[in-house]
Amino acid sequence: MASEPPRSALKRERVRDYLMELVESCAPGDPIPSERTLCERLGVSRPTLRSAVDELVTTGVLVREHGRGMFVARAKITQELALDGQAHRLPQASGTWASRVLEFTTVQAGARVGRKLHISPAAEITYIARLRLVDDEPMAIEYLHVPADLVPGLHADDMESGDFYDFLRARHGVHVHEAVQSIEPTVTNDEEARLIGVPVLSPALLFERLTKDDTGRPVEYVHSVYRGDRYRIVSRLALGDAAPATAQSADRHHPGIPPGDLAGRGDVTALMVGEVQPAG
Amino acid sequence: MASEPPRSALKRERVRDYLMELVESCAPGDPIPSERTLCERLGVSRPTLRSAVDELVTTGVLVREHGRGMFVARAKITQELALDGQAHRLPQASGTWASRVLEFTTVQAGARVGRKLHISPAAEITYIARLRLVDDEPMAIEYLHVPADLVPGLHADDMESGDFYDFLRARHGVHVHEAVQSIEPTVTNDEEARLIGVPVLSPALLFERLTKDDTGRPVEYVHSVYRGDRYRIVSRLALGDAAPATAQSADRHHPGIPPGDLAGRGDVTALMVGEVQPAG
DNA sequence: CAGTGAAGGTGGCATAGACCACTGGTGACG
DNA sequence: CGTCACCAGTGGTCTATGCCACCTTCACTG
Repeated sequence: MASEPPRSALKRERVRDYLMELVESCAPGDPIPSERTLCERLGVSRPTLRSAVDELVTTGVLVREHGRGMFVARAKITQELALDGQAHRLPQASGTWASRVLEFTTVQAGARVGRKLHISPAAEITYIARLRLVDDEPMAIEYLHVPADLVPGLHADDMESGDFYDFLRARHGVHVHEAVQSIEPTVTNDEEARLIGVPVLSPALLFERLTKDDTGRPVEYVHSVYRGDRYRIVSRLALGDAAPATAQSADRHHPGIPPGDLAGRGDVTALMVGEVQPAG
Repeated sequence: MASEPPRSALKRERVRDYLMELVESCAPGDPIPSERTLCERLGVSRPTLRSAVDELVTTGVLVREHGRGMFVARAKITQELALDGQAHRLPQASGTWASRVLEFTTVQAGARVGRKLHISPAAEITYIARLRLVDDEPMAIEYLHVPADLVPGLHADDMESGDFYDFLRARHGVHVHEAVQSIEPTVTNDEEARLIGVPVLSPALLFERLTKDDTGRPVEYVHSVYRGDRYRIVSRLALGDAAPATAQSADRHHPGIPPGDLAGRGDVTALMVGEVQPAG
């Protein structure tokens, strides 16, 4: 029989488009047919179908559940921003933030971290990996590196509650002053995905921050990964001749520095807030 | 015979780790063995090896070139930030920015865009898709939506050179005043990947911006996608009691608003710069 | 000597099939 | 009636294989 030429050169794309239409006719959370069923219906092999589904999973359209099936994602896909009409009302960082220490050791700085902190590669640092939670849901992983001699006697429990910067000042006499932070997009690797509860290769934000005290001495090098499906950065930009009204000068926080670490501070200057999206 | 248990449960992970070690012993740009060679050497099938390579390609460690081979990525991998010791010296947005208009039409706003711009869904808007280039290399795609009655007679050529905001003021008497912008991580789809020249599902930054003029009227809704392997955001945060010296108050720009669109403005307030990484 | 075209190697796409791990229901058993 | 073992169905992983498109190389041709 006459084999009709495919609309798209790639079967994968044809399958993806079919699934996108299918998803749009469903409600969030609805189940969709099984992989094997879809293979038969679309006349493609399972690897081909799975590769199409992979794409929709990493873009946040579908979710898979082992042994149960595939479902339309609850939260809207990333492209469909929820920056609704009321753009004036900047959403604040919401939810209650908590921490869970995953690892707490003292190790040698090594070449890379030593260079960052301006200390010898052989100098000892306190290395802390902690999970940051919002309303008990994993939001980010934070890897802290602090010169060990700055924080003698620091205990893992100290990192689970309260403001680390306040703690530094009150207990160790270290006054944090400024930080340089970089933000870039990334995708989760296996470990990150497992820890923050998203599929591998999901979009995420990678923060890197070097914090200095009032004497210009580096006191903290942080490297953190924020899940991309629940976190985004919102900023208000002043473009015109007069500065816009800054309604919420307090209760604002820097992306990558959860509220608990800046409690009571009102003197941050960058007009940025990190926003947590509802779990849906 | 006694089959040795794999160090990792997944062959894919074993292959990935092997490749990571291989990469670290190479210089950027070096070729690595072909897929079929590696399959034989590691005793895995080609799909398995390819899936491991896929992961390293999305994370920016390897690059594939059809018909030529696989190579160690030139730019350092995303995790290895180049925020070298000299953290005080904030790198500026570099390179010469240019634009190429991909699409220029007048269409009805539609429900979503109409809501953003506070106009009727049936109202006409000028829709512009343009490629933003740095030193003639694609850096981002920008999708602009402007109410058509604000910019009568606007021509595609007007969008290829100069500052759009200056143009709005000089030619149409529209004074942009402030904007609310959101930033979130995403991955490229097929079209975006093709346009900015990266593999599908590569990390990218998604910007969404709603700009208003001095009367509070929305004048521009922009949605743009920046490649993640060449672009990142660097910000200086003031944490202490005294504000840090702001050395470079001029020549600084907002991420997502290339320098050409803010030429001559010195009154931006957020302490942020977007940094373009060298092509390598 | 310059141009050309075939060959071989490379990655890109797709197939068919097998086995494993996990889930949820169902039916047998106490 | 409650409990538990089992089983069918699901996604997760891996194999072996084929064909195609692309690039480089090099011998051949003009």
